[in-house]
Amino acid sequence: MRLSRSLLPTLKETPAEAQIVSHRLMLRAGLVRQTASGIYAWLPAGYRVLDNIARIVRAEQDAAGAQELLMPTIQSADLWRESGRYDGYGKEMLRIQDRHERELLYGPTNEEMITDLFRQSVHSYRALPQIVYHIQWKFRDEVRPRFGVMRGREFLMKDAYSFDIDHEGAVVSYRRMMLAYMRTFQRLGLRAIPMAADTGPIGGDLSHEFIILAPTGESQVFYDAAFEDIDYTSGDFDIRSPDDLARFYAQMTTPYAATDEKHDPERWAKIDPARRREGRGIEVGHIFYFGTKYSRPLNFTVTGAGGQKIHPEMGSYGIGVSRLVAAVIEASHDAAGIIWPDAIAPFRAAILNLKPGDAACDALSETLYARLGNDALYDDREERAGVKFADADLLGHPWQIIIGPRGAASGRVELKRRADGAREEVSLEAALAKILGA
RNA sequence: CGGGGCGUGGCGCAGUCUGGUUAGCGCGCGUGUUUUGGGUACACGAGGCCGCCGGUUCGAAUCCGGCCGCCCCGACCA
Repeated sequence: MRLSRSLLPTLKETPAEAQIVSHRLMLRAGLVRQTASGIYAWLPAGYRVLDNIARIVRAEQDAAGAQELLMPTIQSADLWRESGRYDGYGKEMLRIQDRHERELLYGPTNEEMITDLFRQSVHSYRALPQIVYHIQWKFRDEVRPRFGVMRGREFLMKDAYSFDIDHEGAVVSYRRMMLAYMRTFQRLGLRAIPMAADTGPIGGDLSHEFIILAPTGESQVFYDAAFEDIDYTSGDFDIRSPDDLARFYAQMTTPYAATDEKHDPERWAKIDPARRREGRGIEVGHIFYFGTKYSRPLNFTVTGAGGQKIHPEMGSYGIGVSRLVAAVIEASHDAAGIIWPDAIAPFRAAILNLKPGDAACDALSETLYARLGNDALYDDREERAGVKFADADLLGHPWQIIIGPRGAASGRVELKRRADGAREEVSLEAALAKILGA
């Protein structure tokens, strides 16, 4: 994108409503704008990040064998009456009426709907197991939205649903999703810790939440360094192998990990002090196994091998995609602005033309822009160098290619790495190699 | 939902208590000069039914009533 023609409204001052650092930076960097309490528009740069995160989430879901589909945001109240949750869910659910006064709702989650879809079409044990997912906007009418997209009312969520013939199968699905989650978070550049959790309104008896570490996180977390020693993306665990998943699951659930509410100082004290890790965390995912909680009331059965009717065992698995944008910023920023991990940055590099109008600067900048294309944000504005530096730092591009009249005359540019501030003067080709190779 | 607060050019704010010139300031925006590697400086300029509706008054951003929106603390939550 050419910055001079972009909807990328950076702010020098922080809007009064923003309290936490991710909210402030998202507004200042022109990523989002609030349109109503807890509801945000995603501007081009913010939407790129959202989309990059969704792409990684999608890739890992696909790799785990989950099928992507897309369910509607508006649901009929009837289905929720069948499961008994229509009244149970409370004021958090946004209820609406159409012109015929039929009762509808903006979905906060999709267990009922996916179960309905399965009961319409899946009738034999031979069609199971299956896992399906979608990445879709949800609405929960929070009493008090706050912290920007961290706790908005409308949010983008990846939710997956597993259907198995029996408990053993459901456990394998559960572990499979857990591994997919650890891989996803690692690819996003985050350290995530799975922690045993309460099941809340989704229900069920087995649940983990995924906490990512960020200095400004909402809760205190304690965990064993064992979690840091594992490379989840390595070939160490075959996500298709139940045995590998069992081994993986043991590694996830044996070492100590707890949020402050569940912290057990006695157990904690027994851990080798060198292996104790403590920090702040933000919940970015939650997985549940809940058996037949929905298949029974919605009367979803398949025929088993012996001709008997079986209520499939289900689980559901959520990742807060829009929340992750804020969570990553909480985990990765400094006084000047955001520091995007390479994998999700809105632009891989910013091209800072310090002197538009200077023939050498323009030529170098245009060449770089042509080579990097959509991966680059070309700052071609007639602005002071300082303004461009400040905006580039704020936006947090992993790389900045700084083109000034001094170096440009001899075909050299300065390459700056946002994460550590390292700079070097290199040729255009060397800069490209470094950026594209990273 | 309980408690508190705020709504004044795009953003951040002053003015409101103690009604009364043309409603200010900083940033941003436009033009010009300047500057030319870390939010430069100067000049000129554009931009506001002071959240909305009603009331009191000779006169309302300012007082009164109602409504709407937003934020903060608490309880609740991906």
